[in-house]
Amino acid sequence: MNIGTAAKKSGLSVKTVRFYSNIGLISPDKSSDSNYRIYSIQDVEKLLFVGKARKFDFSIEECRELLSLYENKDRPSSEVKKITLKKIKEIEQRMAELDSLRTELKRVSKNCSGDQRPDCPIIGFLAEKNRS
Amino acid sequence: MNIGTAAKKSGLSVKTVRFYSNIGLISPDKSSDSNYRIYSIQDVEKLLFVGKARKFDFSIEECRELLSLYENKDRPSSEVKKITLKKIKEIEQRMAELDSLRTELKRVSKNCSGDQRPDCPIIGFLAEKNRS
DNA sequence: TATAAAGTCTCCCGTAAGTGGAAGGTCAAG
DNA sequence: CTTGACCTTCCACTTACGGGAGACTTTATA
Repeated sequence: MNIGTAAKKSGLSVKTVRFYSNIGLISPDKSSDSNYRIYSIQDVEKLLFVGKARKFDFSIEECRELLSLYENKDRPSSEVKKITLKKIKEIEQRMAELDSLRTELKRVSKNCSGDQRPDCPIIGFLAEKNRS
Repeated sequence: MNIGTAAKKSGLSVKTVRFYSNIGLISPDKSSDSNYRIYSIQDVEKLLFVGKARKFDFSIEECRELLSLYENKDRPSSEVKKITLKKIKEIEQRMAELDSLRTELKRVSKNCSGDQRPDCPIIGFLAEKNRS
């Protein structure tokens, strides 16, 4: 099948699928006469795999690694688990960061009247010189 | 003062301060003979302001807006509050996303033995075709 | 005073993961 | 035979800088 069909089946955009081909993540055969990319069912399955991994915040390089594990039937499950646990840790760290930002922003916005008066503690907070 | 001093006082890198100058976010005067940037105390205060806002996840464009409100002594506090509440909402949305990712990743990794055996439910999960 | 070192300048390339568009080749239908 | 859909490569753009080259200015040292 051509790239448009593969894109549709995998739920990715043509641009994205072509991008994955260009970076050697999922490289289909090429028709020698028309230079069109030709995708197999297996390629579409890999596209679906990567599409899902991307949704779960794995980077392209992580996807590359997961994909090679996916293709290697003898992979030890410990490899996959390691990558996943690392990702969970990253997510939790980012969540903690965001949580402290949110707390601080809520704190300063609570004291802001939000009306026509120019007095604004949020601006004051941002303008504060912190002694850290 | 020169850019190096301003950078040190604001806690930003020279590269960053020069970048802010180039995009017109904080534009100091230039010495006509040497073409060096000359920063005032007020410029440094703006750099500190933006540095803090950036730490709180405001984008450059949001910083530009906040900075103009910071400079405008007659601004209504409602403007600032609006931007801040929007940012809080964004942060909360992102946190919710990350939370569902984390939950799902934890769920699938719990069932993975993580040993030398090739059987891995995480791979299986990523390879699943979801009917959405 | 001569020179070396530090600081600054502009310009270009790279990042992650694509998106958008231009210019041109290919294919099926009417 | 031509239109239109699809495909190709290539280039530019996005965010918010960081790295480095090569040239210039200023400062410190011998």
